[in-house]
Amino acid sequence: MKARPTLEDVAGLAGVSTATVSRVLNEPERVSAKTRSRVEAAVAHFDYTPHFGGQALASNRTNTVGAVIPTMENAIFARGLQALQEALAEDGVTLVVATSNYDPEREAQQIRTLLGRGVDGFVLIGEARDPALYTMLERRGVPFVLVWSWRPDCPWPCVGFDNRAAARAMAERVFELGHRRIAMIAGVTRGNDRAAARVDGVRDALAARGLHLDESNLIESPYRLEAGADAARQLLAAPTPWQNRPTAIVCGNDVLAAGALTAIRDLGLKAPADVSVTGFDDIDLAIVLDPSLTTVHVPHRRMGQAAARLLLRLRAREDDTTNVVFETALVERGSLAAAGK
Amino acid sequence: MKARPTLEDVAGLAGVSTATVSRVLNEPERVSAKTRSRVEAAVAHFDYTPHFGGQALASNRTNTVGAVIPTMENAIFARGLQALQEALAEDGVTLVVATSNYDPEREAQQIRTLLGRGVDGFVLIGEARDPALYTMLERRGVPFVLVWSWRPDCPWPCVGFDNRAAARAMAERVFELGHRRIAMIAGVTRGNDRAAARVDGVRDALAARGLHLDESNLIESPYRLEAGADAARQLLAAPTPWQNRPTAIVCGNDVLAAGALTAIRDLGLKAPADVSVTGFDDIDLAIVLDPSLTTVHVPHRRMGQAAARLLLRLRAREDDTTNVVFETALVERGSLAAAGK
DNA sequence: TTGTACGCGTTATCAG
DNA sequence: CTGATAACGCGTACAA
Repeated sequence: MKARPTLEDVAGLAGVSTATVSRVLNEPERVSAKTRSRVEAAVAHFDYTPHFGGQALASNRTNTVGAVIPTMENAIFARGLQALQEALAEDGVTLVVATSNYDPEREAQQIRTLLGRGVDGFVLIGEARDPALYTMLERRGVPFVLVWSWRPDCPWPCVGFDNRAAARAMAERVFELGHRRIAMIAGVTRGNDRAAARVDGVRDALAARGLHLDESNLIESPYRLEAGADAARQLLAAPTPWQNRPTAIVCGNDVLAAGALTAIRDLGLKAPADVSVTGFDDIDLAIVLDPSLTTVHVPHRRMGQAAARLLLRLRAREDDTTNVVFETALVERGSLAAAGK
Repeated sequence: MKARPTLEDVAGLAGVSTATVSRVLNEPERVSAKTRSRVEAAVAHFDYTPHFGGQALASNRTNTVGAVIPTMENAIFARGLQALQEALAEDGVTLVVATSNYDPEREAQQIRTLLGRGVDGFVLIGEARDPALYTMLERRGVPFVLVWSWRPDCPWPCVGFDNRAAARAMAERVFELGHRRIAMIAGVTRGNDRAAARVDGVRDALAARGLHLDESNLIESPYRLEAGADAARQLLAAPTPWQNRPTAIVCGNDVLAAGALTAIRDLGLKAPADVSVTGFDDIDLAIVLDPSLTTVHVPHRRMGQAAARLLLRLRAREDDTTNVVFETALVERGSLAAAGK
């Protein structure tokens, strides 16, 4: 049972001091080419890798950033994380992921856990959380970036898009196609500013046209297929449009929309002939549905990359750290059509 | 700018030694109730959390396990990881995730990186990798668990299911329904024993019935929708079954199957009337497709949990560390039907 | 360019 | 039950 090699072992073999080995590893240019190659050979011989704890203790850095996301089971976060992780890895930074299951208290708990683990940077989803958390992060001097959410005056470093404006644009398009009985299946808005902003956006659009999203036409559901299906069944309980059945259902994300489409099919109705459906996010799912889903395209991967870049700059204490806002695009596919008469 | 509080700060306030504070944190029962509560008050006062690097250095443990998966964008891994992470968290163990993008060399690289970061446990996907990696892990004494893969004589700790048998069962069912021209869209088999085992399973079933999966009827594709669609188009180039067009396409996973179904729709064909399709994994996608997908159900979450339990036992050097094999189930939905004449 | 030597925050051993 | 104190492996002033 061989013990793990240390700097000292390497130094011994190379016939130099541990300081020199450390330099070869961290600032190679400050070591003469000759000794450097000798040290490198010794490193290779032992298959040496620095001890994480020792490094962290001496330098007080871990080169680790933490991301706390609602759940990995939502494809948008999986995508974003993948991109984030790849971009961070290029700079030698490791990503640690924790999940909150859309629960603010659990999120706070996870942040504390990761802080304890010595992460020196955070990626957090959205903006809605206890202000005390922000002050705590700032006091500790741990940089962070908020992702997936953006609004004009966000006081924190953020990389995202305008959920509200995008949802509004979608609802306007639905109206434009002649729909007047419009319902919404939203995500759960508590502790989720993106879900809330999407509801607000739809409200904006309708209010500007004298319509109102009353209680019976707005259902909040967890982001799961069956929940979307249940909500759709409830909204479609009335047998016909002139008995108050909506002609269009705007959904808070693609998963809910997929669930709604499944329910519509099971009810013996046809989308979009009987009822139109729209989604949000444009995950892969959207194009394999039948009808394919009209939705809002969000550049998840690019957001992940941009978040990585911004966080790396913050960690380096650079000045050029402006927020990044992405455009979204309404992609029209088969699930939204003009309102039948 | 307040510096982070240390054991010494806490000890000072509580009027005890740092050793006692450490004990209160790690083995509370060995400290008298009186001093313990005093120490706890001091801890709370400073909002103290132990320094990770110091802990890692002194104890040579990080309470961190690493998982190297192909990609987070495949829903099966997202699910499994979610469950894994939750189960590990219950024991105070943090999960670090890295991705290999189905590239064996990249996987080896990631394992080394995580080793450098001091993870004291690994979760790896499947069994196919350079033997040198296994010996290295054993030399270092780092426990690991292989997931998603299982075969009778696997020499390593593993938690999975028999991919080959499950694929064989699916192909047998397809045959039983009268299909004779059977094609397969497989995942890329290089460095992926699960994908390879599924091909073998289908071959087993056909060979036992005098059929053969020749080159023109087997296409390997990356696990992406478009790749599945492309492959399906290629397989369906012949206009009719009696001109060699397959009547059934067995797919290596649900994503490929979804792509195939989309292509079939775009070609103006009907599934399952013109051509049947089967998947593998039973991700959410399967039930929202139209027709819904006949596939192999795999208990991804339970595998993640079981992997966590096994790894925790290995870390604790417990004896009861037998491999775990899960049953899969063929779930019949709409995409597979009897062969038309 | 290289070496010496100290300190980082914690755990663990051993003595009291 | 508690306190000194010696590691743990590395980074980095400072000196040579």
